[in-house]
Amino acid sequence: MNQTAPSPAFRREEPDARRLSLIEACARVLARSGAAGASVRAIAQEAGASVGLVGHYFGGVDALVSATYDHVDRQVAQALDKAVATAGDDPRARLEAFVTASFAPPIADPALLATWIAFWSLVTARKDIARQHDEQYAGYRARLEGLLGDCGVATTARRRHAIAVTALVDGLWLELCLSPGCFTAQEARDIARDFLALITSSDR
Amino acid sequence: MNQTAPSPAFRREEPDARRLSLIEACARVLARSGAAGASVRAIAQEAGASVGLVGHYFGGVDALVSATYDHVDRQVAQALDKAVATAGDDPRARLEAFVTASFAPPIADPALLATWIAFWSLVTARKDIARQHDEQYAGYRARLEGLLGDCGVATTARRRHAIAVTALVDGLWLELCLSPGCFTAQEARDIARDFLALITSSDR
DNA sequence: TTGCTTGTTGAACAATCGTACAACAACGGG
DNA sequence: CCCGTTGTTGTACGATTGTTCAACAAGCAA
Repeated sequence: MNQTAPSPAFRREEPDARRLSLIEACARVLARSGAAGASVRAIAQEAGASVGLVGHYFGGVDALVSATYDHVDRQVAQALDKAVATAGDDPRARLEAFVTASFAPPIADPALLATWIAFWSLVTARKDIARQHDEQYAGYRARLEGLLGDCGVATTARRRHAIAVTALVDGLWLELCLSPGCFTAQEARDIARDFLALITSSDR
Repeated sequence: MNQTAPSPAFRREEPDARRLSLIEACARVLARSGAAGASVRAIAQEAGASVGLVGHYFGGVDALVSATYDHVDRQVAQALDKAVATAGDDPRARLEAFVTASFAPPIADPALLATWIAFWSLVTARKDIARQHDEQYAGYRARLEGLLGDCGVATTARRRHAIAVTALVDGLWLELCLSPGCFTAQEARDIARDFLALITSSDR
């Protein structure tokens, strides 16, 4: 026969690996085309898989989007943790690292914001996404309150300052990614740092 | 005949009035169902009109969404102008009014945020929406820089502070609408006011 | 090799999408 | 009163959506 190696029509993947590749493909599509473009077919093609696999592993496209939210959030949390760990032991340096990490890769990425906005756009219509958002936001703020406490911010002021810092960082991150030409990441870092200086000096 | 009044099957509306009712219906649908749910049929039903009218007045659903963005943005600008005008002549009071108006109706409305997020979700995919966003954001910041200048903030610091205040307000507004149970509008106002106090006292 | 498990495929389905357009009718000018 | 203008309707169309599922085959065990 002149028949060469049969060259398998597809590969069997480890369930977790396949799940991950679908999630990552979903994140890429979400970033590129927004929530409206995140169709089963677009995601499957991006992942190099068939449409049926989404149903097989996640039951539906909604659950895949939800799982992607979870995954992306975990990635952000890891990036922030790493930034804090790299900062050393000084409480103030750790707080600054946590805050300014939002203005550097991989967090200050228009693609990540697009993914995030896609999630926000689902909060109104879907209870499970709203719950996920509440948990993620509460977790971020709790983490920040801890770092503020380590810097000597009074217990009574922590909650308020954590809300303020979170808002400032969110707002800067939002505009930095949405209109990248308006101000630089360095400016965002400086603004955030100055704000932290005001907070940690006046309330200890 | 026992036939009563013919009771017209529909009413002829003034072109502008019809356009407006479609825009307002689009905003309501955007707020309720997100960008994904803003279909021609959903909008037409919300407006009590037929699907054909959207094509007739706007040429397509994309142009209607764009027009809605414009309209909602203008409404917000009007609300902010009104708040400033009501505040009187004291520059500081005017600045505070401008900033804290974002945490009261009609701006601090989950429905308005949902509409806004729907627009953000289109920035990635559509150039015209991105341009609209840049213009709107630049306008807001220019207005804020003017009010800061009236309060004696140095020229060199205006740009930076305007960026910071905009980010803080955006972030507070975002979370206030997205997770209404987390903190109150009063807390948001207090945080913003304190920040303005820090800015206007240290840099004059 | 043979057989079994199960990850994978892609066609089929009904529902919904945006757009186009021919037919209808409300309203004002004659 | 009638007639033309034009705002309005709703169906029809092809494209695309999410989901289902019978058939297929990759890889492992025996």
